[in-house]
Formats: sequence, structure tokens, C-alpha cells
Amino acid sequence: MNDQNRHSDLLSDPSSFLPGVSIDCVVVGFDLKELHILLLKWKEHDIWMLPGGFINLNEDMDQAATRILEDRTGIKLPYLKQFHTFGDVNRRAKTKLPEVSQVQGEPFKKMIAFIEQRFISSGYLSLVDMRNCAPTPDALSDACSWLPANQFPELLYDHAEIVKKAMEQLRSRINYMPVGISLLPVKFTMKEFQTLYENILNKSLDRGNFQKKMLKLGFLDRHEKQLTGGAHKAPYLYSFNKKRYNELVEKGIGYIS
Amino acid sequence: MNDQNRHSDLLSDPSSFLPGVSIDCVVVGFDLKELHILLLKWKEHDIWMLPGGFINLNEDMDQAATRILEDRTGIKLPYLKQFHTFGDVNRRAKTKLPEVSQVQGEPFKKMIAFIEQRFISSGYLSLVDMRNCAPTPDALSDACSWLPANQFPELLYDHAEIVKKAMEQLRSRINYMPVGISLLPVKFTMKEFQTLYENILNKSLDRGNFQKKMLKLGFLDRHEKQLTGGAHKAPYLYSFNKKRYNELVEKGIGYIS
DNA sequence: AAATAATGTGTGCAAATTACACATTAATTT
DNA sequence: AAATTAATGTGTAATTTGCACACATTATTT
Repeated sequence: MNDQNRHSDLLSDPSSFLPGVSIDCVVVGFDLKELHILLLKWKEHDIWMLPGGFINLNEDMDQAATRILEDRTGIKLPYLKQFHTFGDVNRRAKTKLPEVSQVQGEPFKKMIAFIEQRFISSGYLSLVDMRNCAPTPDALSDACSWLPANQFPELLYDHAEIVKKAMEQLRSRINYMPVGISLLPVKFTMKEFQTLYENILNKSLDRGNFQKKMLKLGFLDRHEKQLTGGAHKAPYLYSFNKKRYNELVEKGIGYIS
Repeated sequence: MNDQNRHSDLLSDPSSFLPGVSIDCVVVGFDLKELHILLLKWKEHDIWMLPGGFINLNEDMDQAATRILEDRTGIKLPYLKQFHTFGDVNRRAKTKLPEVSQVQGEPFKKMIAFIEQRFISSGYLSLVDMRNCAPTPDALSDACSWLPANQFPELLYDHAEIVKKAMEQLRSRINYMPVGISLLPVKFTMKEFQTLYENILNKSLDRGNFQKKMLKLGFLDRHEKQLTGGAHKAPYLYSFNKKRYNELVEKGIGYIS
């Protein structure tokens, strides 16, 4: 899908959507230093939110999540997994609502009536290499930006809670998710790999033990050293043996530290 | 709530429900021998299904799950936890549909129109001591019965898939769920406790190691021996120190075998 | 050429896992 | 009533894993 074909659900006829259900995507990225979350800024409002949308009547929920993410951010085909469905009556009252009721135009009115119903929302967790994708805002948004995962502005509705649950999921299921292959560039140093784990688990790990453990698991290929001008000894570069890595992730990679 | 106040969603006005969303409960029980699933049999049809229902507009999803389970089976206050939301377009086409369209009466017609829409369904996993609860069918069902978890009849829609996912969840999260206190009677033998774990994990465990591990964790109180007429040496009876057990389940009980 | 600061690897101890063997007990058998 | 038997309760030793730290290596800096 090219950029011209992207369109937000919010400009569609609401009668084509499954009522009562939305999808919100928590897209986690890594810049080799810290974790980030991909957020949209509501056009002409100072309101940040997760990229979300609705499910077409002829569309599987998992398909919808993939499409919504692309429609709203331009990001395609990352790792994407449902992690929880949020269904409290007052989940949309937990932070301020945007004042959309002033919007003009008949199609908009219809859509707003649809939106103002009660919704439950399924959260999808997505992992992508930040430096290898270019998020772009959709027609409804001013900005589509990576913000640090442990320091972001107040979010719409219960989106902060959704992010929190996603990060807990990531931490507790780290051994069953392809975190390395999804969040790192093709070639990376062992230190970068370790920093990723430290950010997800939110604790520091022993360098030597981490290295030995990962090498012993046998899913890393070592390349020639990087020559670029860092001070002192240059580290090896590694990449994933995708087949072996995915096999291990299926069964669960052993505990780290 | 007494039995008189129980009523099925299917006899209610559908306009009071969140459209497009249902809840299905996978209730797991244990009879000290093997795991069972609680199933309802559609009145006058040979169709078995999970106890399910709809969410009232003024009701949290978790509340709805608790209410639905009681309405449809009479079972109250078990451990209940959302584990996945099923959203494929064709999820209801995966097995035969009941022929409900012949039903007479105006309120029923309205309800049937509501039901025949597309639905997504949130699965809730519930654990209860089979011998300490008496499931009773609701007005729409002939039977509310415990059937063996690894050998049950063809189920409505995608309910077999929902059960499968629930059992996987139970297996992979066994250390984070109160399986013992939920599925065993107040007093039980170590062999019964071990049999429960073996059924959930679907593998045999070393008897000696299981016993030592569980005793070392310090959440079991030992009582006088049972005197009832089993052959040979009678085992000790144990019960849970609920406070200590729940603390450990929060953090995750260590791996078994 | 020496110092430095990073990466790469090895060692030793403690704890957990695992596979057994042995001890104890009470109903059954002779 | 003593021996047998079949169940539960407990101990031990070998192995693996987790963990903390020390040492080795290498390329840049001084």
C-alpha cells in the first residue's frame, strides 16, 4: 500500500465497522540506547494517543490491527500480537476527552456519534527497529513520533494503562518474543543486544554472563569487526540466524542474568 | 443471588448490550483424577457450548464475565481471568450453527437478529473445585455438565479453539495462577496435588522432587493422616496457608520437575 | 611504546535440578 | 502374629545453571 491509499478509519462510513470494538497498537521501538513508544498527536490539539482504529465487518481482528497500524503510521508488517482487551465502562473517562463535538460537516457528525458510544479496545503489541522505519502521521494527526517509553506525555483515555500493560507483557514474555530480531538492526554489537534486554527487564545484567549465554544458544553469527571510529577496541558485529532464533523463541529462550 | 434471579442474556432486550462483543468462560475443574471443562447443552439440540453471554452497557467486562458465569451455571466467585479475544470473521462458521431461526415469538426474533450479527468474543479462564460446586443449567440449556478436558464432543462455533487456547494459557502460566487452592478441596494428599500438576503440564513428574519442592516453599500445612480405608499406608493430608500461597503465586512459584 | 578503555573469555562457588535409593508405615497375606 | 507388600516420606550424589568476579585480548590514545 502506498501513501496515497492510506486513510484513517475516522473518515470512513461508521456503518462498515464492527460496533463497540476498537484496536490500539503499542508499537515499541529501540534506538540502541532506550525503548520508545510510537504516538500520534491529534491535529491542532495537544493530545497524544496510541495509533488505533476500528475493525471492518469483513476483516479478522488480527488483520485489522495490521491495517490500522499501517493506515495511521505508515509502518508495515512488524511483529504484532494481541495482549489484552480493555473493557471497563469508564475506560475513556480516565483522562480528558478531546472536544471533537464542535467539528463541522455531516459525515463527521455521523462518525462522532459512532465514536461516542461505549467501546472496548483490544491492545496489540508491536516490535520494530526504530532506525529502519519512517513513521508518518495520517490525515488526522500533526505528528507521529517516537517518545521515550518511560517518559511520555499524558495520553488520551486509558492509553497510559494500555502501554503499561504492554510493557509488563513484554517483560514477562521476553523469552517467547522475537525481541532481538525485531528491535535491532541487521548487524549489532553484543553491548547493544544487552542494552535492549536491560531496558526491557529494567535491571542491569552481568556482561560476561549475558555474552556467554547468548553465544551458547547458537543463534548468533559473528562478523568481522566494525571499523568505524569508536575509541579503543572495536567490538564484533553479530547478526541473527533467523531459523535457529525463531525455533528457540517458540520454545522460550532461557532466563537471563 | 439465588436461583430465581438467574436469567440468561438471551431472554433480555438486546439493546441493553454492548453490540459485537460476547464473553465465553472456560471453567476448568478437577476431580482428583483428571481435568474437566464445564459445558452447557443447548435445549432440545445435541449442541454443546461454553457458558457465554453479553456485556451490559453499564457493566465492566470483568464484572460481566462473573455475572454471566453465575447466570448460566450457578457458579459464583471462582478465579476468573481474561486470556484472549477471538476476532476472526468466520469464527462462528467453524462448526455447525444451531437452527434457531425457527423459534417463535417477537422478543425472540429481536434477540436472534442481535445474535446473528458478527461477534468477537473474549475468553475468560476460571478454576474451581469440581466437587465443591453444583453447576445447574439455565433456562436455555438441558444440561450443565463436567466433561473430560481432553475428550469432549464437538462444540459450537470456535469454542474448541477457545478451550485449547485456555489450556495452553493454564499450562504456560501455571506458576502465576492459584491452581492448587482453586482446583483442590480444602484437604488433599500430596499425590492428588501432583496429579493436578501432571494433568496441567501433561507430563509425569518425579514424586520425591515434587514433594520436597512444594514443602520447601512453605505454603502447605500438614494434618493428621487420613484413616479412610485405602490399602496400605495412608498419606498425610495437607491444606494451603492461603496468605503465603497467594504471595508466592503473585511472584510466580518456581518451575516444577 | 606504554597507557587506556573497551570487548572477549575463564574460573569458582552457591543454588537448583534431576535421577535415584533408602526409610517408614499400615493394610494384606500367610 | 510375623512376613509381605504397596503406598508415602526422606536423603544423597551427580549434574546443570546462576552468578560474581578476575583475567586476557585488542585497537585507539597519549
